[in-house]
Parts: sequence; C-alpha cells; structure tokens
Amino acid sequence: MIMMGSIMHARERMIQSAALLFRERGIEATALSDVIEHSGAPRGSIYHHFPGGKAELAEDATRYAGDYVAGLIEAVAERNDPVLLVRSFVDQWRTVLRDSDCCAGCPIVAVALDSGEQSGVRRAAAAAFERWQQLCADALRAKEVEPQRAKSLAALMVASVEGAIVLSRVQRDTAPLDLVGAELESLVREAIAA
Amino acid sequence: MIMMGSIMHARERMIQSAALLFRERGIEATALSDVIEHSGAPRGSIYHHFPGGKAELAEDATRYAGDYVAGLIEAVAERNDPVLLVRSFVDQWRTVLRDSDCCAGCPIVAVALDSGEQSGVRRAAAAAFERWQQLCADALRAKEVEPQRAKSLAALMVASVEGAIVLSRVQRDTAPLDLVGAELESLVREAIAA
DNA sequence: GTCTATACGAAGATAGAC
DNA sequence: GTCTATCTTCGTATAGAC
Repeated sequence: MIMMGSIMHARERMIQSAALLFRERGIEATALSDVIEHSGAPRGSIYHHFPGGKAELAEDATRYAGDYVAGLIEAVAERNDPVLLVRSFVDQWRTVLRDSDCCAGCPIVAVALDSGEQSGVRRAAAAAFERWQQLCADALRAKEVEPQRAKSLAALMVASVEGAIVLSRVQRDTAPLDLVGAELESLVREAIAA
Repeated sequence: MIMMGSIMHARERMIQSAALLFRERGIEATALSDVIEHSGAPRGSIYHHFPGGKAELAEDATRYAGDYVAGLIEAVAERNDPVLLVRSFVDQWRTVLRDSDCCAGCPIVAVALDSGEQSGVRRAAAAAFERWQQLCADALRAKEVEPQRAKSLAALMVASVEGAIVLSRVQRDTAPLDLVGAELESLVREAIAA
C-alpha cells in the first residue's frame, strides 16, 4: 500500500513530497512548485494527476500520511502490549523530530490547522485521527481496560503526543515529547494492571 | 496589561485582532488587510505601528496571547488547587471552541506551525509554552509533588490540552478535549494525593 | 503525457500627498 | 498620523505546443 524508497509513479512521489513539505511548512506556505521540485516530477504533470489542484493534492497527502501511521500502529498492536505501542508511537515521532532538527512535525496537524474551509482536507484529517484513536482504544480493550476508559486514554495518547510534537518543534528540543512519553507509558501500564 | 473590550489604541486593537484571526486561519492565510478590517484600524497605519511588517505584528500577537493565558493560569493558581487549575484551563479552551463552532484554536500553536524561519515569532511562542508549563509545575510543587514529576506532569498538561484542541477542531467536536480533561483531572488528583 | 508560456489574482511593502 | 496609489513578487491555474 505504502511504498517508500522503491520505484514510484510521479503521482505517488508528489503525494509523498507534499506530505513531507506540509509537515515542515504547512499547506499555505508550500507552493506547488516546491512539490514539483522536491519530487522531481515533470513540471506540467501536476494538473494532469491532480485536476482538483492543490486541494486535491492536500487531501491525498493527508490520507497517505494517515494510512502510513495507522499501518505502523497496527503492526505494533499485533504484539498485544499497549505500553510497547505507546513507546513505539512516541519513538516514531521523536525520529521525525530528530531527523529534521525539530523542524518537522505531523503532517495531519499541519494540514488541519490551515485547511480553513477545505472540508475535504479536514475530513481526511479527522478520519486519520479517529482511526489512530480507535486502534489505540482497541489495544487497550484487548487488555481488559473498560471501553469508556480505553476511549479516553486513547484520546489522551493521540492528543498529548500531537501536542508534545508541537511543543518540541517550538522549543527546538525533544524534551516535551520525552516527558509526555514517559508519563503516558506509566499511565497505560497502570491502566492495564488494574 | 491586557485590556479587552475597553478603549484601546489602534495598535493594541490590531494586535488583538491578529491573535483572533491567527487562531482560526494561521498566519499565512491571514492578510494584513484582514487585520485592518477586523480591527477597524485606519488603513495606512499598519506600517506606522509595525515597521517590521507582518512578522512584527505576529510576534506581538504571540506575546499578547501568551501573556493573556498566563494571566488566567496565575489567577487560578492562587487558589492552590491544581485540579481546579486543570479544570479551568480546559474550560477556557472549551469556551473558545464552543464560541467558534470548533473553528478557532490556540493562536500560539497556529503561529508556531507556520512561522517557518521567522525565529522571533517562534521564540515568542516557545516563551509562552515554557511559562505555562512553569506555572503548572509550580502549582504542583506547591502541593508536594516531586519537582521532576511536576515538570513532566506540567508538560503533559499543556501538550495534551493543546493537542486535544487540534483534534477537537478537526473533528468539529469538543469530545477530545472533554475526554482529555477528565483524564488529566484524575491524574493530577492522584499525583497530589500521593 | 509533458513542456513552456502566460493569464490572473492576491498580498506585502513603499512612496508621497494631505 | 493617516490615506491613496502603486510597485513588486509570487502562486495558482490554464492554454496550447510538442
């Protein structure tokens, strides 16, 4: 489904480039020419592959990023260890921060915040967040956590990590994400022990 | 220091309008003409009051919003009840969401995310977040919470609420903030009881 | 399909009158 | 101080050639 590094068609490369650029600069500050340059795609092909223009590209990039992260969550969820799930979720975002000197964040957040009235983009972002929360809640329920508690813990997991990414970017330091990750781990550990 | 509703000079009105518009649309999507229209300020006065242009206005708006929220936190911190602090912090943001049909969020986050290389703006945002965390940590330490724990709990408080605001905006529903608020309250209650 | 050229509009910033 | 007019840049989108 998601191919990174391997041979891709121009359309897929553009989607991936868009996601990478959006998470650093946001949609508004990313020009279509930036996406073309970054992806190495032919100049004239953007409106061929994305007749809906920037909005369509943003929507596809949002879905791409949402599916990619959901895939990572699903993979670790199979281990049936919610604490490990928290840790690997946090680790994944720390890597994004580290690899970019704390300049890159979550593309879904970036897209969500300046999508304005482009409801297609916003809905794609909502779908991604809801799916991540659902996967986290499922993992907790599989360890006998009450459904309501699982739901609110899942919301806390996704919200606090996303917020911590923002704080880490602004402070140019992964410390907020590190602190939040530690708190989340112990909270989840207690919840599944109860 | 912060006057809302009362008589203000054009400069202050513009700063407040900028903060209000930024938290809905972000910096990039907010034109200076939007700020002039919203504030009712005279057209020719923007570069008179803000010689540095949009970047200077954004920096001042970030400081304004950061100070405003810090003032609210300080006011409730005097009651010496961290659980109440969490509740009123969450309530305040829920009101922002409700009053805007979940379209408005935190101006600091909005500014942080598309500030790019405008380091003055980013530094102002970092200062705001660090001060909020410091105030929360102080409130926890005043109730005998260990300094290290107070620090990580404070990071979790700010990060999770900020993240929850983003989720609530994207999902057009305050549910994520409500769930996170409830989890935070019980977590803080346990921390100060220990 | 991919390219170049260009139309069109938006927005930041400046100059100079009042 | 405030206003109008304008310059300039830039980005989306389109048209039409190859």
